[in-house]
Amino acid sequence: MTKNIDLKEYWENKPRLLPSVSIDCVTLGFYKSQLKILLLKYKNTEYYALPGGFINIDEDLEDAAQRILEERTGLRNIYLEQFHVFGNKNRRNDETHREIMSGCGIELKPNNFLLNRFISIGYYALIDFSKATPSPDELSDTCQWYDLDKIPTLMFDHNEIFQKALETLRMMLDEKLIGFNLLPETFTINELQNLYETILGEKLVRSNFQRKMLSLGILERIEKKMTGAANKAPYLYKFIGR
Amino acid sequence: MTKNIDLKEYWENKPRLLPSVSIDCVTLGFYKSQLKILLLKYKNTEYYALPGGFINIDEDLEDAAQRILEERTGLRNIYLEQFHVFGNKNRRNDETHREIMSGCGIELKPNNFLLNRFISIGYYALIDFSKATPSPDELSDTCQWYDLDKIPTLMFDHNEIFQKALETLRMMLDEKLIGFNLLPETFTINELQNLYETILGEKLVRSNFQRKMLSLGILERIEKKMTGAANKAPYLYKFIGR
DNA sequence: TATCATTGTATCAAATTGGTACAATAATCA
DNA sequence: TGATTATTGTACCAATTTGATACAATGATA
Repeated sequence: MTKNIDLKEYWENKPRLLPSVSIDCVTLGFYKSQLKILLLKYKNTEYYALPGGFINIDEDLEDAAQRILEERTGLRNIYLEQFHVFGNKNRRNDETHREIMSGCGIELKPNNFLLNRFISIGYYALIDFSKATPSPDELSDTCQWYDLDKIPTLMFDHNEIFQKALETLRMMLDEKLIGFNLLPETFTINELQNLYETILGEKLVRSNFQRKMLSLGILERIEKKMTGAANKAPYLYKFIGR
Repeated sequence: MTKNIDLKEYWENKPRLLPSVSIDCVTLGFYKSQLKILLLKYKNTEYYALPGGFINIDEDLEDAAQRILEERTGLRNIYLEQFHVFGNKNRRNDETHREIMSGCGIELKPNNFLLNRFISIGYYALIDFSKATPSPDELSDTCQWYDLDKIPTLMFDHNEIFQKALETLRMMLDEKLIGFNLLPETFTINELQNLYETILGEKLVRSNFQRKMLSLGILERIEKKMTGAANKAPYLYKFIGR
């Protein structure tokens, strides 16, 4: 599907998809003490969007979300969680769809699949930034990481979807041990604390955080990490599932 | 829509609905220190089900859920919360649909709307038992309250949907002050404690529960409730939103 | 008027959390 | 080589929250 003619045909005769339902993914990574989100930019437009897609008619919902994210990140078996369904009747906009497709040289016929009403199931994905290789889809120029405080205006209700994902993530963070999905296999307690502070948006007291995390019995101490800095070297830890 | 011929026509020429998407409601009430769930039983079958329905093509998702529950309970402005989407490809079963419709004297044609794949959005509803008037839909004989520990085998994945609702409710109970939706306007602390104990499935220490609830500053003390029992009368309280 | 069960509140110990302190240590630099 | 520096791991104590028991007050009953 590299030639435009193929793309055109693909979008005009979409394979068998589940009607009315789409998936949008709030895909988060953590790099240099910053939370990052993966966003697409559509070709020849100023529209930014969450990575998303549709469900094949013979595909489980969860599998569809995994597939969509694998296509954008190259990763399998991603930590994914549903968080909300967005179903306002006017959440999408035909004109925007036409512009996006037009940016790819495709004119949508009035009865096109895309011009129907869709609800969107929101998933948040927590991934190891260092392992992902973002790649755009057929309709987009770029698939890039953005700092959470520099998210552009997104199309449709995607900013709202992001906000809801972040709220849910904050709530879940002290409900389940999900933060580790955003870190590499080994990390220092300080890195873990940075992650928590970034997600929760507040400073935590270092000694208390350390005490809390170690008392959970979910961290395995590996070896010291010589940072090269003029101070005591921190230990590296590994998350043990339990 | 009282005559069978109307019903038949209705189901064969459904009004414009959003394809592929249904709503199922885990509707909870609280009566005599017991949590109750509202279930339907389809005519001339042994199939029990959660109350549910479809989304009109020009209807917001949230409105659809409210409408569906209003039809089953007579209540408006119900406390409703999405909790999960159930989207396994084989979660439904054509044969069961045929049996249910057949129980109402309707033979489904092969291309009937109902025989497509559906995902279902789960909502839980917390309602004031004393205010609801359960009424069955066109396909069901009964719409009744069942004790949570006496839930029959439900059709499709409805037992699983119920379980997930209960898990979510338990988690939410100490996240938000939602329990009050299950009580009448005024109640005693003891009634509130019974409710919490029932949802959480564990006993709580009376004095500590009382201290906790009163310290939240969300209860307004009204007057004493003379129970007629040979003991000190408890105060009635009212929930003040905040 | 004594009895009874339940309520509202007090009390105290145990556990958790918030915040500070300090010795240990890896690199740097005089 | 030894002092300097920033950060780490942990100890410590006060403040707060939670768990569990105790007890006086009270509304009905007999």
